[in-house]
This record gives sequence, structure tokens and C-alpha cells, in this order.
Amino acid sequence: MDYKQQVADVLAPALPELAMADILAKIEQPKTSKQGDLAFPTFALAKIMHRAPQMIAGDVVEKIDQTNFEKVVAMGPYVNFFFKKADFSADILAQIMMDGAHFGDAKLGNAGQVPIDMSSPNIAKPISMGHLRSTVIGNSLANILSKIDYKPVKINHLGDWGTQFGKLITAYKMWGSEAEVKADPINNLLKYYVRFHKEDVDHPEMDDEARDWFKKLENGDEEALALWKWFRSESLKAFQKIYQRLDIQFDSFNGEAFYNDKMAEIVDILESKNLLHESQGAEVVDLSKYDLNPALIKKSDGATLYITRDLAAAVYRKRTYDFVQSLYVVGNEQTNHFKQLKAVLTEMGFDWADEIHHIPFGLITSNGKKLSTRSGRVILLDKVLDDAVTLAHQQIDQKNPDLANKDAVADAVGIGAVVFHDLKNERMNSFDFNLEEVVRFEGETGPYVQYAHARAESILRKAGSPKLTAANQQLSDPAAWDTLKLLSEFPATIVRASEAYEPSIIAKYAIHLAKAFNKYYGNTKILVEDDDLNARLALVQSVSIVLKEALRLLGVKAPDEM
RNA sequence: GUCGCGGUAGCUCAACUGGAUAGAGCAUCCGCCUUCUAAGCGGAGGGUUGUGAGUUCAAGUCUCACUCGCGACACCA
Repeated sequence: MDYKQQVADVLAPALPELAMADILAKIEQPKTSKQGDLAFPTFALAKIMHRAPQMIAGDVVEKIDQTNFEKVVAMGPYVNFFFKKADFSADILAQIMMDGAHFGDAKLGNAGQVPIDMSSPNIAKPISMGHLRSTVIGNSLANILSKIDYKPVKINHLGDWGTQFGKLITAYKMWGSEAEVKADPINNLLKYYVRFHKEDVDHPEMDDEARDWFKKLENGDEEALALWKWFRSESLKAFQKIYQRLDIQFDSFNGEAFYNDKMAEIVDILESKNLLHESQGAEVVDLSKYDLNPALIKKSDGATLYITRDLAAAVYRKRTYDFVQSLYVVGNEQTNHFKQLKAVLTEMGFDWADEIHHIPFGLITSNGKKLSTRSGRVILLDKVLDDAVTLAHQQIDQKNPDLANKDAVADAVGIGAVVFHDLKNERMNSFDFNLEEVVRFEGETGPYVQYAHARAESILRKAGSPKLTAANQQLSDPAAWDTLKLLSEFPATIVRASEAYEPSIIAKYAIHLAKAFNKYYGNTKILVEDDDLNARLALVQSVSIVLKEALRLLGVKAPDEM
């Protein structure tokens, strides 16, 4: 039921000087339910009618048909509408009971495909907290889009090509061993790489050798290629372990190397359209009309660059998926790159360039400084997840020692805390890494939401997991009101999150709902035999369903007990 | 220097398209487990929303200037 429209319908006859659209646009949601459920400010009318807004509000209330509302009152310059709680609760609870986890589904995407470029770690380097953001934001957006009928395609654009592989092969040949790499691929490959950068300061000839090896790799040299493939597959195995912990699956691992043979066509197109110009020995596309620096397509030595590869990837994705949108969940510091990318595609005549969206996010720093693999200043994601799970275990031992499935719950809670922490704030916010804060279990955290869900489940178990009927779901208890209203806002919240590409909107919603429910739980005895029992249980069930679904959209599990 | 992002309570952050007394969490202090999981609930203190103008009936939100922090500025990705 559209309550906003209902309010507008009764307002319209009392306000002949305003069009329906204007009335609808002005209706707003008060900050607290003391001020009602919807409100209409009369300031705009004051000007037209040359009267004080307070008086207008009073008059409007007199003229209005109040039969469909609990009450309509003038509070200062506002007309405040209070819904009939019993009817409202019956509506929303029946809806959620009926839809279950599908509550909030919408047919907005028309099954259009949406590739999402996300995670994209570099081969032979560990996954750090920095990668977590791209990974969990991308995953959550995929879940959100999927819920409103888009078809997301999660693409892990691996950093599996580039001059660093020349360095890595050089370093491996000097200090590495097969046994070491097999034992612990990421750490040992990283060790070689870091050592290379330490020693090449004094031994510049190492750089020449690295260049040679990369050249060999590009020319298909057997030894170089074999090493590269091996490094790649060992790294991927290690990555998959982390993705499993996060419960994230990808649809494609086509990384940079995948586009090696697809860039020539891009250069051809650019040439045929006369877009390529020589500048200081390099080939560039002039973008001055977009107020951007020229895009460097080919280096002076003829080698291609990052943007050339991304152009090839963009074209490939359009052809392969015929996408309706193409998303890139990549750090804020690459904003310019994506502006250039879109500009070049536009110059090439691809009107679908408009459907490419860079989804930027803020930087994670450590002690205020940018993370850097080379300098060894990394925060390993695996380590953070381990710490979080260990802490979760301790909490369980302390608070619920008899719990079954301790390990699974500790995983869900510990990892959920880390993921939720990364998603709960606007993605553009930067933050300095702080372990205690990331794995916090109290206050506005993932575990707080999980806890509310587990409490709801616990009540339902105690009630004997009843089959709730759609009847008798009128709940007029004011203590339940905030929870009921929040439940009703879930579908609109999903749409808002999808439009802003902002998982934090869902996370904040989950916190609000959990908070409202915890408050209700703390002040109201639910399991008492009276006329409202069925309605209260329906409320508890609905909260459980919606909390679990909100967490799922974020990529966080909701254990039934914890 | 140019462009981008940000500056809200001691700390971390909210505030949907401009609206009512700027809200939470953490930390500090005080209450609540013989009642459905205390990972919880209730209460207290804590603010010139970076500064200064402007637009508006109304500005944390829009405009301009200034300021501080971070980032990007063609041969890395």
C-alpha cells in the first residue's frame, strides 16, 4: 500500500492551490515517530497564502478526512499523519510472511547483464586489506543488483601481466626454489620480489635482466611462460582459499594477460578513426575537449599500457555480455583513468561508454600511510580474518560455551565483523586500519546485527517454530512501531542502495532494524499467551527474515545461534 | 600549480531529494540478568557542523572565497 499517496489524496482537496505532484514532493518522513509517520510542511503555502504556516497547518487539519488515519495533527508548521498501527502491521507482516526471503525483490533490471570488475589482486602478491574493499563492495553490489533482477557478472581482473613478472622471474632464478614456492607460494614469491627491489638499488644490471625476461615472456619463451603459468596457478590457489572464507565466487578470472591478443584491434580502430597522435615518441589520444590529459596508448618503445588493455577489456565485455551497465569497483585514486577510458571509448564512437561506471572507494591506510607491497607495509587479509575468528571463538567460549557448531559460528561472526565493518560506512570514506575497531563485536557492528537475528530465531525455536497464519497480525503496540515501519522500508532501501551503488545504505538499515528490534525485545515479553501472540511472533519472524536478507546482500552470514 | 575527494561530540561515523530540538556507536560515569541469549537494554555528560560571505521562509546539505588533510596529474597498474 502506498501510504504517501494516501496522504497526498487527503491533502489535495484541502490544498487546491497545489498540484498533486507538488504535494507528493513535499511530503516527508519525520525524524522520530513522535512526530508521526509522514508529515507535510506548510512553509511553501505560507508565501502563496500570505499567512503564517502554523495557522495553515491548523486549517488543513480541520479540512482533512481523517478516517484512514489514527490521527492527523498540526504540530507547528507541519501537518503530521499517524497511521493506523493495526492495519499497517497486518499489511506489512502478511507481506513478509508471504514473500519470505524474496521480500524486497523487484523487477527493475529486466535481466540485463552487469559485469562487475572487482577484487583484482596481483599475482605473486598477497591479498591485503586494500583488496578487501573492492572485493566486498563488488560482491555486495552483485547481490543487490541481482535482487532487483539484474544479472551481475563478477569479474576478477587479475594483475597477471606486466614488467613485474620479469623482475619476479629474475629474482626466482637467483634466490628461489621450487620447494619453497610450493610450500608457501604467495609469501615466498613476495619475498623474492621485495628482495629484488632492495638489491636492484645497488645492482642496476638486475633491471636489465628483468626487462629481458619480460621480453622473453611476451615473445612466448618456453621457460618464461612455464614459470609465469606456474606462479599464476599457485597464486590463484592461494587466492581461492581466501575467497572461500569470504564465501565469494567469481564468474570470470580473465585478467590482464587475457587481453594480450586483443589490444591490436583497439590500436587498429584508433588508427582507422585517426584518433592516434604521436607525442614525444609515444602514441596518444588527445582528450583536451574533455578537459583531460591525453591517453597514452603506446609507449615510445611500442609497448602498450594499462588503458589500452582496459579498452580491450571494455570492448570484450560489451561483445561478450552485451551489458546494460559495466561497473569497475576500483580505488578512488584511479578516477582519472576511468574518465580517460570513457572518453576514449566515446571518441571511438561507442555510445555504450555512458553505461560504464567507476565505483570508487576511499583508501585504507596504516598509521596514516598508504599501503605498499614493495616497502613491505601490508596488512594481510588472511591474518586479519584469522584474528577476527580467534576473537569470535573467545567470545563464544565466554558467552555461550555450550553452543553447537562453534567453529562455523566463529567463522561467520569473525569474518562477518570484518566484512560488515568495511561496508557500513560510505565507500568513499578513507580509514586508517585499526584491528580492534575492525573486529569489534559490540555497538554498531556486524555481530550486533547477527545477534539480533539469533535472538529472533531463538524466540521462534522456543515458540516451537510455529506455522504462522496470515490472520491476526494486527499489532498496535507502540513499542513495536519503529520495528514495523523499518520492516516496511526494506524494499525502498534496496533500490536506494542500488542507485547509489552504496552497500553502506543496506548496512545502516540493518543496524537500524537490529537496534529497533533489540529495544523491543528488551522491553516487551514476546512469549506470553494472549491475543497478540501470533502477531508478535509474525513480527519476530519478519525481523529474522529481513535481517538475514540484509546481511546476505552484504555478504555476511546470519547464524541461527551464537 | 591544476583537478578530484574529504573536514560534523575526545575517537569512529549518521543525517533519504534543503525542513522540526544536528543523531548513533566507541570511550567515561550510573542503573538493569529468579523473565524469551547482557555480543543486550535504559540513563548522564559531551557540538559555533574547518573559517567567512551569499541564495532561501528554512543550509551540515546549494553557490563563491579562503583554509587544512589525502589522492591523481602521459611512458606503473
